[in-house]
Amino acid sequence: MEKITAVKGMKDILPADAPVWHQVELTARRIFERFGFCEIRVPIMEKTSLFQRSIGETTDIVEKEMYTFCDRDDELLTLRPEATASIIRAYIEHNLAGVEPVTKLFTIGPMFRRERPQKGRFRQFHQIDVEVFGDNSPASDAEVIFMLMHFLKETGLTELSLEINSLGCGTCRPAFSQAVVDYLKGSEEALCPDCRRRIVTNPLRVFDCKVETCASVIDGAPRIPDYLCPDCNEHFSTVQSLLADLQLDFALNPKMVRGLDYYTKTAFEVKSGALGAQNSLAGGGRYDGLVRFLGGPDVSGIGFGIGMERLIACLPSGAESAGRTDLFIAALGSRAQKRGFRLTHELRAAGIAAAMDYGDKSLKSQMKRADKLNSAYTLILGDKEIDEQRAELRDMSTKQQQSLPLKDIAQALMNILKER
RNA sequence: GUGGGUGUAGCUCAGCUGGUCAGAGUGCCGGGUUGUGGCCCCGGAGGUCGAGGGUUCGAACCCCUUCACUCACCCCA
Repeated sequence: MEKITAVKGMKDILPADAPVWHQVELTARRIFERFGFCEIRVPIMEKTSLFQRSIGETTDIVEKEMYTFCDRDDELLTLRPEATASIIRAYIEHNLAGVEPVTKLFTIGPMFRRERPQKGRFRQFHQIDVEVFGDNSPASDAEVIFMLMHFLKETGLTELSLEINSLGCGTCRPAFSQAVVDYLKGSEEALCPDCRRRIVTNPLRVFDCKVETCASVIDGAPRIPDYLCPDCNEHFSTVQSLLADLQLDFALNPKMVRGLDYYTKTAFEVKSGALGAQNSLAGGGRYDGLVRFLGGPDVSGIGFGIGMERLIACLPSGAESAGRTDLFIAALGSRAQKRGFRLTHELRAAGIAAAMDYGDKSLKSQMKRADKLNSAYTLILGDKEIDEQRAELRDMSTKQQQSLPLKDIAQALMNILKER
């Protein structure tokens, strides 16, 4: 029979890996809540038009990477390729703008993009996503960036580099875009085929082409900072000084562009070495016109996404120990099995991690099992002990054993285990 | 979608110029201890050598096809 495997680019998170994921999520919740963010959970599927409108019809994501299918009633649905659009949809749909002036949200979950998998890139991947609505102050930018960096450090990451840029707004970006297009058209011959195509599709993308000849062409290109309008300029310089006040190291990267159409003003990205070609751990920026564009109130927005697989790949490989077991009950004989089963569950119900083997195994084999489970104690309970109304409790690290009366043994064990 | 690399035991991998080449380590199970774990010793289970076809007296090894995984490009978290 043909073996059924997981879908390409979709990974199982096995029991051995789950603790790390759990830890990262826990850290995110703890820190984000401290900064005043609330969790929101949104569906992983939306109507296709939501993504078409928010991300941009001509972006790669919408053009060729979405998992889109026709529902039974002929409606087009899409597995979310990112979280921002869904959160904005929910924000508008439930009129969260009316609840409070500034809304600070985060969500954690899977995203889907149908790309060719490679290191740090999967078709189902997980993001920690943060959004702030209703605050257009540069302080909001600095707060969000600071929180991102603080969180990443808190998970145990080092060697992070933060890059920021301003992409301008609706009044100043078009002029810049046009200037870049004009410039590139002048030196089209020197560009790689990809970049020649980009002049039409996404001119700003030429800025981070890796081909050397393109890079030298782009060195002489117009630069965003020279084109920012007074408002954007002022906003960006305030963001920088606030970040400096917060003692945050960052690098200005005027070549940084972002793939999604909706970004305005501040854009930022966190990179890490030792990740392979896909070295961007997190990225985000401001999107001041988007909520309104999607039919909501005219509120500003800023947010970022963190790639969890990439983050975890960067984490120092601290061998997290397996789950702990407080007590292993080694039962010998059928009466002992029955008594042990009852005791195991009495203890579990009382909050103790108790384990036992249900097979008819030798004591040696059960001791091995207890050892494998990293059990603190083993309770040896044979039919012999049942006859004598007692049980042997062995401390697995000191090898010391004591005899306990079977009467009220659950309570006695709980007292002993609580002392640890 | 395009290009490179790799497919042998649950896992990590040996396997020479085609001729005992179906192997090691680890993990799993059992024994050495009539009822006591880790270390050590011994034994056992487990593989259509990714799949299909071809060359040959003979293929894990050579050729073709195909699939999967992986890395990179495009693009992004």
